[in-house]
Amino acid sequence: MARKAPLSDDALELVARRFAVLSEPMRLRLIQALFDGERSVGELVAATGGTQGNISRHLQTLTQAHVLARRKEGLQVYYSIADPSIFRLCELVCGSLEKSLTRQAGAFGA
Amino acid sequence: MARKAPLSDDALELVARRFAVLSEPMRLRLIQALFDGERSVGELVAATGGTQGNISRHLQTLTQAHVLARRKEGLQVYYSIADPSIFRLCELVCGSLEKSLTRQAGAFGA
DNA sequence: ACTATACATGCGCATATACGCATATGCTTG
DNA sequence: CAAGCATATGCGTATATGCGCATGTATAGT
Repeated sequence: MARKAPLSDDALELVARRFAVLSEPMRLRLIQALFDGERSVGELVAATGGTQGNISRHLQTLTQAHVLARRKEGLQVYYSIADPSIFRLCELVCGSLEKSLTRQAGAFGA
Repeated sequence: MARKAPLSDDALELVARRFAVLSEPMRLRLIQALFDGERSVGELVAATGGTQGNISRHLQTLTQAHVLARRKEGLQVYYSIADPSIFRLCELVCGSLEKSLTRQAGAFGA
């Protein structure tokens, strides 16, 4: 098939939803907190400073989007990053933003 | 500096906004239409099937986010992709989604 | 100067969603 | 079975934003 075939409406919707899931600071914070391994909800609440209910909801959103995986163990529920592409995504965006900000800063210095 | 230093609140906000800009199907459609070179607003309106006002607004959003660049030539305004990381971003998300969907489909077949 | 063309923008509405609060559910222990 | 802890969820509210519609602004041609 053609490498550059335009995406269908449904595909575009899916891609957009994917990006939307990553468009909340609190969810990015959660992802960041999971960068070096799985954590329980309680740990994530402590790490992010959010309320328990809100954190739980965000974790649900991320899990439904297959970004996170859920593992239940006794009373606790452990979440972890399920989609490794997340790492690259964050790297890319961070790199792009750094470049953008550096250039903005340079506009004053030069 | 540490490779894994957690991002500041401001940085997280910026990253989130970046993803948010990419979380609308119509904007993705515009980006897709610009994949092989710059186009005028009129061409983009025709290519996407959106209304002129709406398209213009989305183009503004994308330009303010430094995703697109704007070039005025006479009556027309030409937009083009300014941030090359967009290509990688879309590739990554599409690849991840394909994998996800394939696995879902496989869950029925197997 | 007037008109036409291409693009941008102000306004209002409808919808989506993040958050706080309270409460429900599930599991473990005594 | 009762009680307690960890997590999930229903509900209301405030805010954000995509869209349609109409209108404003800039540039080119006569």
